[in-house]
Amino acid sequence: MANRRATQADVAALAGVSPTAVSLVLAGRTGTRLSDTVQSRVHAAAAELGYRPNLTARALSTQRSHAIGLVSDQASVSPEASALIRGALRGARAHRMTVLTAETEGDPEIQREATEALVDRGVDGLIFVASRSRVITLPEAAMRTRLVLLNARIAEDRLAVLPDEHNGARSLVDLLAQAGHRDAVAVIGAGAPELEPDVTFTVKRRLEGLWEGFAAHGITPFATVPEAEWELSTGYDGMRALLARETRPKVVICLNDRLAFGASRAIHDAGLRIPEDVSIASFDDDVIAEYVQPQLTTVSLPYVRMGELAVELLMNDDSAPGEHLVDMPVHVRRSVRGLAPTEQG
Amino acid sequence: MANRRATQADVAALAGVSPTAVSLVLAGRTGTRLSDTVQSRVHAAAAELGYRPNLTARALSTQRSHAIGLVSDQASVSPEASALIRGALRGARAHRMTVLTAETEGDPEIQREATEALVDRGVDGLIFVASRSRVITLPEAAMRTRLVLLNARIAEDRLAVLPDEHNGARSLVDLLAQAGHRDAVAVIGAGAPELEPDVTFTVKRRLEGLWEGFAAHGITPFATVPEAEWELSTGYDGMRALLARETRPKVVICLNDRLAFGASRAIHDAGLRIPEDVSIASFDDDVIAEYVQPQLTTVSLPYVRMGELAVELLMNDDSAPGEHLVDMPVHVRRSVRGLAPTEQG
DNA sequence: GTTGCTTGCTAAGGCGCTTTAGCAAGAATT
DNA sequence: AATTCTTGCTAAAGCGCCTTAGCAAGCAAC
Repeated sequence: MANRRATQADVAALAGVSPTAVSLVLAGRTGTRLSDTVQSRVHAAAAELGYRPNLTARALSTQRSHAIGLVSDQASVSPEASALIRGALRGARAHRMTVLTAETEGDPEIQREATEALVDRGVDGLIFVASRSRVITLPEAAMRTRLVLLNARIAEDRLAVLPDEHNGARSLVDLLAQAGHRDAVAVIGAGAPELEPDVTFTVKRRLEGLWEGFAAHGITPFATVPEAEWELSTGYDGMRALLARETRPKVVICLNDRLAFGASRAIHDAGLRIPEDVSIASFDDDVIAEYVQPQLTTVSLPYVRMGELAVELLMNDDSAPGEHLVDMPVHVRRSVRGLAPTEQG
Repeated sequence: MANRRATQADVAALAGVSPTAVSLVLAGRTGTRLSDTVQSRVHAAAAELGYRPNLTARALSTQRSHAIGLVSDQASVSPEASALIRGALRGARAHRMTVLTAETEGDPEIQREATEALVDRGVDGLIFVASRSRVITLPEAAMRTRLVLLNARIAEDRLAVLPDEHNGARSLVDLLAQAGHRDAVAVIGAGAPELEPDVTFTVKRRLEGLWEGFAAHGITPFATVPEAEWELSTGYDGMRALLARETRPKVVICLNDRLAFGASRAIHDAGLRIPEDVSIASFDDDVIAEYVQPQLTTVSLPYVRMGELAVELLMNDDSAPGEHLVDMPVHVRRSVRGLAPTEQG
């Protein structure tokens, strides 16, 4: 029952033509002068045998695998980054590419092995994805290959897909200003960009966008509470510290959703209401943004789109080199007073 | 600079031996009577040229790709299921296998195409992963191939990896009983197994394990609140309903963490404390189990291990067919009175 | 001194596909 | 009637590897 897959030779034999003819016809080549008779005989035979091409053989022959390698650090651990992968898979499907996946779990040695294995398999290109936007280093084998960095940068000037943090942050401030929030604005997570030298380049851009917006709208950020770890507890503590001040903040921008989640709880515990007493907005559009009441207004990280774009850049031979930034749309939900939600809250 | 990769022929030329010799030596074949001289010349030449085998050619020649195809429904969407994939990737690495990934987004047509593409690439086996344990259907192309179902079953009796829901549930009840909780026990999410005909087979087993435990310990589940959708709000409402009863439940078993999350909030809102007033335990060990205060005692779904096992079964020619169940360990955290947490809470 | 075994290595075919060059027969040209 | 063009198709080589069969030389045996 488990009889051999039919090959082109089998089709040729059944159709009574040469293997060459089969190849030509099934490839849909134009300009070959094969008669209609032959064409239809080939198609019929192929259908009868359930012929499917052997992609390995084709790859060997054409030197193109129609496959791309995806090397992630620990992307499938974090929900955010699995969105990157989902986007890449979607993009790959659109380009009829197969994706070979490897996960390094952060180990450079594993990364090297995985990269080499993928290159040895003849992938047409590589995508390196980082779960947090980082400057990463790549194994040497990667550098000889067409590659795209997804949510990451390397020292060299290679194709990279990154979120447009600057404009995302800026447009959040614009929205807040437009809703009338121009004073008593606080930031939890970091201070002005010039005060934060040690921050990753993406966070830096996020801060620059915010402070550019503040400047443009004459906003003096009321109080900032820099915290190292962006976790629930720091958000909670940060918010409590803010609430203990003389003037209570009316808008709090948290640098990520976890901070906002903690801050929300602190606001709630203080007997205050969101957004009536305090408005809150944040970054990332993490799933937990929907677990808070009311749901968070947050600047979303467009991971899926980024993943798709990575594949597009990889496939397009004349992609402009360097960074490609993807819009970070503001998801307006109910946590900001004066803004009409764009989705059901 | 981007000069051709060295082939065995190049190595042979440099070493002054035949390509056959190179193949034999580099394959580490024993029993070939090649002299030490030849062996070392080959190794030296290979090293000098940085020779790496072309895996596509090898696959074509040996009819083994050393690759497995992973078809997920929407696994990389859900954090739980991305753990399945992580496990599979880990297992694949251990077996020096490459993983070709495809995502169907639930569309049977995409599933068929993806499966065929993977088979056309000559994968040595297929893993189908479902984000919720389900009975799934597979495209015909899959059935001719060696395959493992990960977190899923099909009608036919094929290799399948599933969580051991029955024993997981049973051991939770055992633990609760051991901690002295034998009355005022409530369940949120579903009723006794015989009352729930429409539930998926995994949930069925979970219920059977629970009720078996109840019977063994003489526990009469105090009240059950069946709800269709296992969401926060239903957990919240369910708990409120329970709290409105005459006798207040002392232990609540939620059938998943989201329910527990909602229930926790209801308990908190009612001015009660966990675990002093009400103990709570649930299933899944979702990330949100750590977002609740106190952190949830929950029966964990061993996704990573399941993923690893799937690869092991696939690679092992004489795996016993049928279902392979993986233990569901109870993660004891602080939400149950009388149980010492096994991890920091 | 033919036969036979061992040792050390290579020739060559095959995996299934693509692609280039080219063959044979008829049609068009001179 | 010989030459050149088309037309319609196929032979054959090549992608890079693995593997089987077998060759040549040296040695042992009869």
